[in-house]
Amino acid sequence: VVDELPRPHTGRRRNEATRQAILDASLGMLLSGDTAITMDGLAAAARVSKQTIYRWWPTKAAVLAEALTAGAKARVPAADTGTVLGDLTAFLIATFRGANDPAVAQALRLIMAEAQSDPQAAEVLHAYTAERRTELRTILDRGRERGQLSADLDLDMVIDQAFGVVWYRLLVGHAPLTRRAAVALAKTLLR
Amino acid sequence: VVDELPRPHTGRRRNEATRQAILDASLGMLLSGDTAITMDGLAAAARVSKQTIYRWWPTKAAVLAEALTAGAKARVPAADTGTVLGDLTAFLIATFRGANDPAVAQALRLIMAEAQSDPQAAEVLHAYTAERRTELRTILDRGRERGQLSADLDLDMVIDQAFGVVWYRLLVGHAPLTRRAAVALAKTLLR
Amino acid sequence: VVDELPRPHTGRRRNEATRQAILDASLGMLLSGDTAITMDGLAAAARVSKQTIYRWWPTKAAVLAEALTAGAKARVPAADTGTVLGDLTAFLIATFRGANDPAVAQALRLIMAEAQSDPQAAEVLHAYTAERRTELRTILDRGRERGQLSADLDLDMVIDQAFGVVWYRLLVGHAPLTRRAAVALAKTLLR
Amino acid sequence: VVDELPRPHTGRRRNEATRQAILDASLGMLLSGDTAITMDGLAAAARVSKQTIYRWWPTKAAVLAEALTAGAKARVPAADTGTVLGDLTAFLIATFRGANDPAVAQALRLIMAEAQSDPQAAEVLHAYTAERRTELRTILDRGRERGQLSADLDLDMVIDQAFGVVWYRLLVGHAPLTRRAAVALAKTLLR
DNA sequence: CGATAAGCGAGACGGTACGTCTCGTCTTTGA
DNA sequence: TCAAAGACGAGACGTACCGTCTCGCTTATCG
Repeated sequence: VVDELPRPHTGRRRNEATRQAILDASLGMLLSGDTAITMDGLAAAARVSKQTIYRWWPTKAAVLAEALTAGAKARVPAADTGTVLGDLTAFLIATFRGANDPAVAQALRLIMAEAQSDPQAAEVLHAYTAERRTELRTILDRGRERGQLSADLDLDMVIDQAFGVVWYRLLVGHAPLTRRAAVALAKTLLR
Repeated sequence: VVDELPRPHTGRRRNEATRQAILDASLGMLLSGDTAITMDGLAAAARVSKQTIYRWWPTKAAVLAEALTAGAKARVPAADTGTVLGDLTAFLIATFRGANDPAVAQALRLIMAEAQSDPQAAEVLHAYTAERRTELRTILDRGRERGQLSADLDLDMVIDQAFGVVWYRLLVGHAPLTRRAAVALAKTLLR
Repeated sequence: VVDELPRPHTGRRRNEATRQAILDASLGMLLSGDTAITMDGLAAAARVSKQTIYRWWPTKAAVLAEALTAGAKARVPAADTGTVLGDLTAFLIATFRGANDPAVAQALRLIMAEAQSDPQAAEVLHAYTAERRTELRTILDRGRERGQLSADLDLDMVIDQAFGVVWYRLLVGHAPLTRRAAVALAKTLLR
Repeated sequence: VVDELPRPHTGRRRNEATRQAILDASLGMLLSGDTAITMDGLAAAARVSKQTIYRWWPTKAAVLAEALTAGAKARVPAADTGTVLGDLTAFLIATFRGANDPAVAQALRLIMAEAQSDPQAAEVLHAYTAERRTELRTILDRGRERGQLSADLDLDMVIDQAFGVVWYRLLVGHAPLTRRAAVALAKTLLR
């Protein structure tokens, strides 16, 4: 009996330009601050049929999430100033500045909102936050190695406090994410 | 000169029983864990016309928020244990426990999500968070009066850190809101 | 001690001014050509409460109908020119002219439309048309007495034809209700 | 030179079965004598979404009108009896019988009522009446060619009288549309 | 080279919820 | 007792998106 290997592929290939057009349009709408992003609107903006979107992504949130994370890469590079406080301060300043960009803020808010009801968006949010946590963790670990942090400090809690403040202010909007605030937060965290 | 006082009120008064029925039904649906709460469903459950809901609340989120906060009153009583650390720990334990209730968690997440796109939901969220902040502020102020807090401590930043952690964990879900975590957070904050 | 005369009436009397205000407002809205006349709007326009309207009329159509017929009285006086043809022609000219007034036309159309679904409006329409038919009948009867009409002429059918043309043109709007048309119709009817 | 003809059509075609289902359901509800035909009810009865109805018809009346006229085709075939009086009598008898069917009567009344406030319904009514008028006109023209009608007879006025009587009786309901009445009307018209 | 297998744009479709509108009734207070 | 003000239940309205489903065309790969 001969192995019935399925053909590796037949038919037309996926159009990469179309894929990009969809992601670009998504990011554009995300950044434009439109609160109501609809699939019809997205399809129209990308000059693509809805079916083409649904062929490759299962959910609206999935598209938006991919668009967001693809565009958000390496926005906050990890510096090395020699001291934890310096590194943390730099990290927070950069983070605050990023979150201060209206477009980014809008996008982050939207993805957070979607994640509350859409599991796939939640997954993307998870991946994003995990990556950011790892970055901050690296800074703190380096400080600990250098003996610049007291041994009993709960680093995970510090990380939660740092990002907690960012998200809390971003989502509630009761206080701005200024440079001064970043400096103060860093100081408070390592007090 | 005669004061032309307008009549204080005419016409049928708002039916308090109806108001309660709506809030009760809201809370019930919230607690039942239904992700999809519809206005038609809510109206039916409360045996009320949709218009009556919309007469008094601008948004679905507003109803749910009021239902939630009305039900959440006195869930976190401000204790007075004699020390700031004690008070703060008690406050955070109570807060974490509240947010751990699946129903409350669900509701808070929903309102936060809505607030990102609905200004009126945002207002409700604002009111809610402001009230919670004030409560925590009271505890910290008392500690400062007693000389239990260093003078240079930025109390607003401490508050942001506290609630930041709660919301961050609630929304992202990367870590649980355990009693142990509440104790650790309190300790870290007042270090 | 004062004479205890039995009260001739208890309670506040019906306010005739209010009644008039309602009818006036109704007529006003009717004539203004507003297609959408609402009870709330009518009450507001008459500076009256809705309940007051419903206290005296059972239906929206009933109010409008009364407003209309009250205002339409004696629009077409029956002339006596000596010949049936003369009388009929005068009657039709007057009728056509009345129906040509945009306000009256609008009101008649509205009441006819309402009467198709509202029994009370239908009743009013009946009363109105019956009265108009009687008027025309009087003219024709007079002609017959004078021997100006052939004996076999079906007067009811003639009346139906006369008003039929008026309503048909009014409602469908395919042809105008000109003076010339009135003359032609009279001539055709008595041919 | 290359003609850049646009594609004649793209996308899924209109589902004829759906169209029929809607018209059938409309006619069904019309014939059932329900006074209150709702779009929700119609959509449910046709097992169709409301949006699909609104995609193709602008108004409830438009749907009902099309349902009616589609079903009313060839209800009154133009006969040729040899004489105008014969043809006209046959035509009127058929017309009266049609308008006597409670379902048809109901539908006609509804459309006439709608047409008074809805321009699109008015358009439908226009088309319907124009077509009927043309049919009757054909009969009369044939009679004139045959020399069976006096030269000075205003045919348009005769047509208005004929349909005027039908509509007037249909809408006001003061007299029935009997066969006897049809015969009498024909005789009166051609006297 | 023709058959077969996708990819794709256009757009119709069933479904669900939305928030608004109007109706006719009910309730409260002041005159 | 009447009237103004206005809350209320009921239920239809027309709209907005969702995610799916044709339809006809356009590439690609394979036999």
